[in-house]
Amino acid sequence: MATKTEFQIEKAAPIFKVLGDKTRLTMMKLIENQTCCVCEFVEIFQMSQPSISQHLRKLRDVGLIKEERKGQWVFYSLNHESEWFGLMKSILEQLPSQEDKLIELEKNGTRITCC
Amino acid sequence: MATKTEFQIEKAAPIFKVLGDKTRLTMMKLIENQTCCVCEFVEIFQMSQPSISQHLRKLRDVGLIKEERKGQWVFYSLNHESEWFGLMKSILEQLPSQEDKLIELEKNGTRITCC
DNA sequence: TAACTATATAACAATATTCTTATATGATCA
DNA sequence: TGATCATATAAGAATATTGTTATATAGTTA
Repeated sequence: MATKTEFQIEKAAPIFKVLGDKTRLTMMKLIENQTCCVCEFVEIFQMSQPSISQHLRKLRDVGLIKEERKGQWVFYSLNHESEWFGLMKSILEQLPSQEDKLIELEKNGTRITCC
Repeated sequence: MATKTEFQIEKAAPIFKVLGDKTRLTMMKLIENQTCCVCEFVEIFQMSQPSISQHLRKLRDVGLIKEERKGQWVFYSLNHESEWFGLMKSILEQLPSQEDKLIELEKNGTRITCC
């Protein structure tokens, strides 16, 4: 029994670790209720495309998000099947909306390229 | 307003970062409903005393825990005044109890030294 | 006061993380 | 098919984190 509980804490810690980065936490909040593609993240965070890909990979590696390819684009969204989904939602609820970042993209016309 | 929300995510990420470590996350669960002193953590985690102190410092630096000196001993507990306390409780609720680790200490008689 | 116990801090080596540049993969379009 | 666009991966430099040993601080006790 002791082994079981240890195992669970050992599984939880890496989840918090990936969330412990401003960029990745903002990504999670952005896709809380919608889907975003890689190019949007690149625009929003003003970071290089490889850097964005690597952040997304870390979120995906722990199962927090899932990807879906649509033509040339890859769209990311919360993984509702993750065992951490419930906890994740309760955390995201307590963070401020990041919608303004998407709205700004629309103003710039940058979001239209792929969506 | 955009600035404000960014600021809040920027404040939340370091919280998850300190929680993103197995030792520190277990520490938080251990003191969820009680107080522990440094020497107990040293026993429980079988780590060096400086290493334990450094982990506790990180938790304290972000305000998640508070310390209270009682004679030679320093006792750590959750900081109920932290703005993250509510979120923290809801996270800890979803993690398995680590009481067994304290019970084991009592069996070994190791807990009696300071408590 | 001196010796002892508990804890904190400093310095450093080992390791991990993050970003960058270069390149590979995969889809679309002319 | 070749060119182009979107994304992923690889490799390496810069930086951050973690644990260790040595030492400092603070309280207790003889």
